[in-house]
Amino acid sequence: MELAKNYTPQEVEPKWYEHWVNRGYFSSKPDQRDAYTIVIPPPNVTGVLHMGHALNNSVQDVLIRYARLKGYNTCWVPGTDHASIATEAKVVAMLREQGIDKNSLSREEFLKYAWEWKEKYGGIILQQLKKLGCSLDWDRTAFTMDPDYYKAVIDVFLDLHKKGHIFRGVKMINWDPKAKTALSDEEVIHKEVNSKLVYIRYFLEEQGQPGANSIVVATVRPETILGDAAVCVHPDDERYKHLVGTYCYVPLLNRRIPIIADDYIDIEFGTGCLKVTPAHDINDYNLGLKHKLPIIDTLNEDGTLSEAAVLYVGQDRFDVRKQIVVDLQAAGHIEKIEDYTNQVGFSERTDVVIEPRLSMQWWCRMETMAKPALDVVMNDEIRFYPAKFKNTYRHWMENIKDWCISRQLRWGHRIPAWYDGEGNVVVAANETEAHLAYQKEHGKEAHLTQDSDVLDTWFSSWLWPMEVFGWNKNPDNDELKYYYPTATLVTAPEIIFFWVARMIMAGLEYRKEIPFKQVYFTGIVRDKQGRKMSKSLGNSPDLLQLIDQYGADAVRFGVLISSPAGNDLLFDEGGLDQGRLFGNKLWNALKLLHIFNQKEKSADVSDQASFPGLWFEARLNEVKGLVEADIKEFKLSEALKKIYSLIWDDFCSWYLEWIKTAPDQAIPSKTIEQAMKHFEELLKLLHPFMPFLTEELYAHLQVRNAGDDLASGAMSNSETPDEAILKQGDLLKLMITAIRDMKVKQNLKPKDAITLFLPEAYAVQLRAIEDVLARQSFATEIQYTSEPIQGGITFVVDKLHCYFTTEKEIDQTQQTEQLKKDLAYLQGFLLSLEKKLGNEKFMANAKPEVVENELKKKNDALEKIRIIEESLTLL
RNA sequence: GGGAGCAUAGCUCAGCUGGUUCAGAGCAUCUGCCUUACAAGCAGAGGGUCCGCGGUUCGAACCCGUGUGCUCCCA
Repeated sequence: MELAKNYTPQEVEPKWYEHWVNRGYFSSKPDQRDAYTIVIPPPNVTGVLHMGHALNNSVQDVLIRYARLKGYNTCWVPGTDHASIATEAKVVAMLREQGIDKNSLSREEFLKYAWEWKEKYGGIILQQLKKLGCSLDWDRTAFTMDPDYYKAVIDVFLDLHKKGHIFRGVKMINWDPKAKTALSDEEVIHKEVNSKLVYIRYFLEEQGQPGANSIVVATVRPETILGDAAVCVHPDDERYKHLVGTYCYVPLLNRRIPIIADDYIDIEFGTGCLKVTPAHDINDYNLGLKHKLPIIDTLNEDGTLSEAAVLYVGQDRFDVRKQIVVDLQAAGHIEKIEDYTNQVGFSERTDVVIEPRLSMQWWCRMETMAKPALDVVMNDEIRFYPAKFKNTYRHWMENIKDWCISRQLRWGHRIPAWYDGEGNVVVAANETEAHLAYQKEHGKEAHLTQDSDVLDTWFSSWLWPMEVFGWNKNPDNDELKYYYPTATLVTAPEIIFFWVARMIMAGLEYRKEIPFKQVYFTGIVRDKQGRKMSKSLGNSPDLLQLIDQYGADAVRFGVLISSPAGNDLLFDEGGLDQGRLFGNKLWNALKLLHIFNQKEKSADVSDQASFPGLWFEARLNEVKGLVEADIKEFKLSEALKKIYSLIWDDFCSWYLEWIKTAPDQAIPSKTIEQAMKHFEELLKLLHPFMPFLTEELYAHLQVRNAGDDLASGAMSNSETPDEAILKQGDLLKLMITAIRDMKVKQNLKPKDAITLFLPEAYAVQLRAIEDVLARQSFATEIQYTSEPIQGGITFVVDKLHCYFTTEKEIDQTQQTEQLKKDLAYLQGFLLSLEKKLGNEKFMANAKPEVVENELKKKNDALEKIRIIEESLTLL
């Protein structure tokens, strides 16, 4: 079989993915094996693959594929969430393009369009995950609005309502004027913005009308003065004490409002006077409640001013903010205007400025559910990686607020509540039951209309780990029992409250069981300048283009190699290049193995010839063990680095060179068999990280039976590596490098022939490696001696004093300087050791093994110094 | 304002229970090689006040305090 010069992922990858799926390697059925389950954090159905997904899903795929190789029955469940706000926005935009106004459609008509949109464009991201190589069980693809799932969400609402956790009430909410819906606190992003702090003069009342004197308040939202209900000062503020109980006038409107006192006021801020606008600020609202102030709601749902504002009715809040300053100025109400930076809330989905607004919404009480959910994390029943997120989690859980779960949208799970037109509400599974419940409660019939709002998307996705296994329909079903609790949840830290916390609550509430045993929080993907990758910045590269360019394996490599456990990841295309080159390196290693395999075979294997094989086997075992430990702790980049180095350095640079025989020379059949076997093991070890490439190479390595693929294969467990062999290998590497180094320093060519003199005392250990050593150092002869060699080039490896001689003349000065440098270092080192060992407190306090180690170091140093001094006398 | 975290080579980061396997890796840089798997490569090398200061200790990159700079979360 002729192999191409280079590896071409573009030709290889699609073929293998199809093959894996056709053979059903990724689909799971409960059986006798232990399960290893991951539910995907469902991406937004409108989503397209970005860097965050690439990282998150590469990590999950590594975990799943590794577990599969380890013999677990692995199940990775794919799916999407319905994303109320984002999807509705997409559908509204699509309708607008077709000239259709959302409000002209009935609910049913709108939903028909929405489903059409979802079927046509939704879930693109799932296809993209296939390109990335993700081994998801596609037969289980779930959607948060599937019929059964829908019913589960409604049933949970009914249940929590019955338990008294869900209630309806007027509270200050976060209003998104673009999406025209309430948002939960978690959906609001606070950003620092540059604003103007406007100092506005309110004239004080004198004889029943605005007088000459005034009081000044500072605000960044001057348009809200139209909703002012009072001016508030601190009771101890000497400047204003005398005004408390009097009145002033809202500028432009000339509405008479009281001046009140409350110790909530910060005397230092602004002028120490606060304008109180209960309808549009949470703190003002609380003040208003306390002081029984009227609520003047000056905003419409679209962010324009309402009738209640009297002025500027129908104009946008930001236009009014500018205009009112001009008008106030003209009327002589502006004292001054300052630049000011403050925190402003933005909608996570639409990125418009959030307005605090009083509104009747559905709420879910969290305290009772939060308590057990906090406990299972604090006592490590659920382990967080990195553990530092336990603090964040605890802080949120201990200060948890009621969850606003209603959204003024149509796309989603419609709230199962009915109204009679007189302000009465019944909660029921459907309209028939609503009528029955109403009849029972009120003793009469009434015309009932269902709440037109839907539930927060997270109110459905918090059931994900249970409901993807059909929990609601049959809580005792076999699949749920087998796969739940799931093994690992992989997600971004920003989702900790939205989702992680709530899934834990739902799991404990409904199954009395945690939903997953461990949570791994990946880092945030940033660009080269350290900026978070985001759609608005446009700094996220096009993943599919990168996959086309570099191959999915290289993309996975690039993302994983720079993703230390839980730390942020600075994305750089250089990493992808490294991955691509690594693929090519492996390809070439395969080519070399083929060349070896086509050589004439010899049957005999001498001790020397068998050393490389033994050594690499030991290295393989060593790294396998280390990789397993790393993966257990989610140190995936560490694991990958170790595999990379094992393949590139140990396998390619050392091992393959060590077993190489001259082109016209036969190769021992045992040697090549071993090498092929070792290569196969390497492919398995790397497979979770770079599945396509390894599968391709595995297929090329030898003829395989149908079904013998890495994606379904099993990896043998690592055995304890042979330490003695490893040490011998290290010594061999050090000697080869030392000789190469000396050749460079002596201006010799790498291939210049030498005669090597090795210490007779170590002859026994060196015999096994002398054959390789001779070939790698181009030594035509090796002699064992205990005598110093006059005129030779000397070098010390470990405690072995070695020489080589060559035809070429050697540079004595260089030799001398090198030796003197080494000597100086060792003497300094010795001095520090002697100082330490001479310190009585050290000898008294240090652990015996530490002292012993220091003594050993001292003896080694003395020995080396003796050798170097001896060499110097010969020069 | 409250909380969490980070600062180690030019860049990105490892560094576990304090002790020469402690000062490391990869990329970048420099030098020499087209050595028939790979120049997309091979061989070799240089490079650091472990952010500043103070403390604990026989001993600190590591523990404690403090200052500076940066990041994130919450209000």
